[in-house]
Amino acid sequence: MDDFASQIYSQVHQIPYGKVSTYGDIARFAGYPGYARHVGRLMGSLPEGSALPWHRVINAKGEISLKGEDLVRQRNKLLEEGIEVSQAGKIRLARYRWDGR
DNA sequence: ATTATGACTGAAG
DNA sequence: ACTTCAGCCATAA
Repeated sequence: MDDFASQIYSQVHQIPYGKVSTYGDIARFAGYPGYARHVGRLMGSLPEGSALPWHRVINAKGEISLKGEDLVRQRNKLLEEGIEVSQAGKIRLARYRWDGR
């Protein structure tokens, strides 16, 4: 596994239960600013039963980037953690920040 | 080498 | 709040 992947995984793993973070923030705080798209690429190529909380990663607009059935799966995962998500996929009040912007 | 394509982003209108 | 658009960067064709 290359350095990039391990750094990203480690960062995603730090998102607390019941909270969410964004592709951009994760890339940034993992030491790879500008690699938001690659974070998404990694999440997409994750093994089936991965222990990584990939579902807690959303886009900067505060919504789920997946579509159709995939969106529904991620939405359900978040709902199970008590996070409010509209049917369209918008998350309310659960953003996690490493800094505090 | 060139083009197209993404689980992306931020600024602008 | 919504749409367009220019940056972004590895991968695949």
